Amino acid sequence: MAKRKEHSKEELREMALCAAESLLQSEGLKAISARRVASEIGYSAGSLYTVFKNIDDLCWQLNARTLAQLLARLDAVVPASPRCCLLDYGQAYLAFARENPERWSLLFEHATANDVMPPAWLSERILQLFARVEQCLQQMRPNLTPQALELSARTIWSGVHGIAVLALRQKLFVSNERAAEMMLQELVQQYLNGWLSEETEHA
Amino acid sequence: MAKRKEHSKEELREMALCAAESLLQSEGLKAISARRVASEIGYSAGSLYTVFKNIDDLCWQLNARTLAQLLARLDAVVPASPRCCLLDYGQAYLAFARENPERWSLLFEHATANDVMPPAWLSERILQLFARVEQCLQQMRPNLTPQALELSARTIWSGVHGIAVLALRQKLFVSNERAAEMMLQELVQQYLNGWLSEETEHA
DNA sequence: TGCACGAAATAAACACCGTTCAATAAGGAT
DNA sequence: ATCCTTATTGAACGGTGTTTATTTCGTGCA
Repeated sequence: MAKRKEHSKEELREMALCAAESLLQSEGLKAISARRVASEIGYSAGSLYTVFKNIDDLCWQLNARTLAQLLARLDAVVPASPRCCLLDYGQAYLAFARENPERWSLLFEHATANDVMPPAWLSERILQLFARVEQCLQQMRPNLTPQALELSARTIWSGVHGIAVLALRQKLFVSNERAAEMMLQELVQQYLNGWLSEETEHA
Repeated sequence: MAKRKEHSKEELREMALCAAESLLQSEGLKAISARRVASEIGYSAGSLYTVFKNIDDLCWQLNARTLAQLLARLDAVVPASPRCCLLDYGQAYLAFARENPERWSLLFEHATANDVMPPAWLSERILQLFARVEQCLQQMRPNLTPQALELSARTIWSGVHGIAVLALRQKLFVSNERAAEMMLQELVQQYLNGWLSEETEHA
């Protein structure tokens, strides 16, 4: 066998990632296996190892794309008042999670156990996201210390993330279909109200 | 072979769960395999299938124990003011997650994909937890509708959960070692401040 | 043109995995 | 002592990730 294909390594990588992404969306994480992904693009399993360190590596590269899309979605939020902006970020985050449940789950639940890719680029992009949130918050309370802004941004974003997690896993057990969206609204509004009144108190 | 052991089915189940729990804590999820767990208790893999429907079932039974411990921990919170109570619930939740990272992860990230155990008992216990939170909130705003309390309880608890998730996965990227605890404090206090001021506004 | 070189791809192997099931051995009953 | 029941097993099946010797091809050189 072994007919030499006309694909460069970069093309191969691209094809494999697309195939894996499609398998992930249609059949879930367990459908991503070396043999399956390879056969989907007309290669044998071994070939993947010329392009990926291992299957975990493939998953992380897939996650990189997912995260890029997610961030692009947040970028599409039109800048309005800081409060609206935060709300829209949250809604965009939740919407993305709902529309891409498998990819979103893989991105946030894929075993951080070992050694592979995550640290470098993932950290950087998450920090980008936090930076956006901090920017909104700073517009609302320009006199706050960077440390305090840092903390508040992460707090509010953790809340958003938590809502997305539980909504996706259907662990909210609440009647309303769009409960998560309402909770998001509730969380951001109440938190910000408390957070803003804190300033007027001290003044 | 097949020397008949002196263990009842219930004992076997107990031994297997203990072995699996210990493997999970010491070597992570991937160490839980039928052959491994069985060998740990001096049985062969097939025997486990007289007691568990499959490995997923074993994991869910393991999760049932983890959740029971977690709830017991929350029960140990001494009843103080509603506000303190909520804070302490959050801190207990976070502490448990930190102390039992593998078991906590399995509990909340184990594939909800298929058909097995989760719905019945898991739902019930999560509702118990939400009920506690609702109780605290109701003490603070006795005139609120049940629907509103339901929503607020889930909102605040999602926030707590989100903080625990990101802290455990080290996705907060913040200098302070005890940032998560500070964020928890921040979240609950600011949310409650906003939530309470809402009432006085309307009054 | 023919040929050798090097790279690309594979098939096969290894050691695992979950799950099923026929075969077996041990204890109790007769 | 024989039978019967039942707990237990080993082996099998098809799957997994990963490595590597082998094969096959495209290309450059004589």
